[in-house]
Amino acid sequence: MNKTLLSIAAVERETGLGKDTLRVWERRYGFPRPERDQHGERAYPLEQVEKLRLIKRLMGQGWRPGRLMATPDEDLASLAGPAETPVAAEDKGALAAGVVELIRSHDTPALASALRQALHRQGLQQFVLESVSALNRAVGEAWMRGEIQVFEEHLYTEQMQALLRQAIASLPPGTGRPRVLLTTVPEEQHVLGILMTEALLTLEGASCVSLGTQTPLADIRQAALAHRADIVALSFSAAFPQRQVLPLLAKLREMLPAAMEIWAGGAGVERLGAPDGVRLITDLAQAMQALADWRSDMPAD
Amino acid sequence: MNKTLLSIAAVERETGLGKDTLRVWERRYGFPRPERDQHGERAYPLEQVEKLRLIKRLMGQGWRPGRLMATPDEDLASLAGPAETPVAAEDKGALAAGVVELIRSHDTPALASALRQALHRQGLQQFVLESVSALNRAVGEAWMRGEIQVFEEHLYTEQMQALLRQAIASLPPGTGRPRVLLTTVPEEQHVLGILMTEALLTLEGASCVSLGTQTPLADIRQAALAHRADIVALSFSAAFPQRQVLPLLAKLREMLPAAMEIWAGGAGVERLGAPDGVRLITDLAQAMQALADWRSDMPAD
DNA sequence: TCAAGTAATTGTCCAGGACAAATATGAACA
DNA sequence: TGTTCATATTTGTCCTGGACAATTACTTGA
Repeated sequence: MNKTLLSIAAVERETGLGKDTLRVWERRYGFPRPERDQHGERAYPLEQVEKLRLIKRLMGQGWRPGRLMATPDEDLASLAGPAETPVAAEDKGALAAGVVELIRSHDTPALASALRQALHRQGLQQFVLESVSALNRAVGEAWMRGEIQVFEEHLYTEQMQALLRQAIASLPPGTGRPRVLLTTVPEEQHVLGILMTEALLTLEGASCVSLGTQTPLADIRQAALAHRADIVALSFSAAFPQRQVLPLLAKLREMLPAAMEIWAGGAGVERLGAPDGVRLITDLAQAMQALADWRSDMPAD
Repeated sequence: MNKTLLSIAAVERETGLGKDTLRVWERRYGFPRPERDQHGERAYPLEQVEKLRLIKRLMGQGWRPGRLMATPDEDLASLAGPAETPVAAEDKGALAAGVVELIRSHDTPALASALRQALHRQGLQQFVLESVSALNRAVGEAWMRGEIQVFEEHLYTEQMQALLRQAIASLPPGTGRPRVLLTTVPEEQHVLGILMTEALLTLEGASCVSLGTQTPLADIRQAALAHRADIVALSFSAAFPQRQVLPLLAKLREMLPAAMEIWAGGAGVERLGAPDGVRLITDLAQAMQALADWRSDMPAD
């Protein structure tokens, strides 16, 4: 049984860490330490790829690589955020805990109906505002603590996506103002933020057009102009490299007409200071507020 | 008015061409020829980025970079495949042409209802088997000819996705065998192939679990084992680098139990020879055949 | 016309250096 | 004790220029 070895390009695919970063880590910290194939090229064993994923995850929580590389393997996992306090868990209600349990059980139909029930019990608006964010966070944290696997997170995302899309499709399509263009930038593949926003804004009668994920900036511009959008709304997940967010927003800001608002939301913008001409939405209730503000600023046209 | 310049990372984002490739093209062909910013780093003007996009499109049609770089700008566009012959257009029916027109008009609601009407007229199975593939191809080709923009393609994909998901959600969930796990590998972000397959197989009573796009191979394995899948179905679009397909499938094949079938479908596998232990599905009718074959091979359990 | 061998093309890898931006640390001060 | 500012360290990404295997094109001979 010969073990599986991955090329540097494959590791970039599997972990999201760039080739340059992988090489410079090896040079500086001695990890990862890939073998070499018959051509002298790096060949990473699966264990090292797993550890890289864990490290990436911890970095998302604020740890710095130099520190993590110096930590013995067995201590790494314990650096993950403290397990949720019982009180917080209770606050969040049984829903999150139950959903995480269902995800771990791989019972897709049960997961789907639990989510659907929650939606029907609360109504779409309250569900999106209160439950979905909390669920996303709970799932993300469970993943960070190693309690659920990547594929289980995919499974959750897929179910939630199906549910939200179904809910949106069943709404009367918004036809009023503002006209909102929703998408994410390249590299940002998380779609739930867009769907949550689309649901809320459509409920309020705004007319939303979604481009899905990963639209190049130049195309965001073209789409915004073509649709005469009032607002371009972008979603950034916690997984998106924070350092890139502000430069990206600044670039987009200079590409769009000044009258067109830019809203940037999601866990990826939580700790940032707002750049000129961009509204940061760290929480969906703020999106509602931003909508109200827009409407009061533009009373009649 | 100072012109917009993009860093090499931004160009990678906007064009999908790797940094290494961009640098080696510059070295070998003298194009692109970026300026340098105050730190000596490459700074690409927008015109060059546009030309790079065009070149990438043409390469997808079989042209090789050395040839393209040697072609004067004004001749480049004419290298794009010949416009569709009137006869072929007629064969394909008015639907595709009409849809492309609607996309270009940016009339999202009209596009959505045209698609919905086609679905209702034909029924889900026929719609998926006959119309959706043809539409995808027509849209892809229109993009290659420069008739529609990237964002317009996003718009189409989003509408079609919403429609298919809605249709799937309205079906009784499949509960029988085979159990099928659907997803794509990392880098492959096109979801329509998965949704089309899911619709067809669910109609036939198979029980489908979708992980969405871009699941790392190690997680595909874990998910397949966790769900005791009979079949792992992967979708590859035409945009996926062909050279990577067979190695990926071989790697996955060795990771999964021999009894678990692997189906690989989509435009990205059309010209390939089937590797051992993997079934290539170059057309969705073959998926139906493959399903029938599976059922006749596994009569009772 | 086809097959087989040779030549050119092309993407991706490598090493190792450099540097700006982000972050941490410590000193001086209120 | 707490805050501000300057200095030090850390870190990601860029750079050059070389190499090579795999793919594709071309040539030659049957």
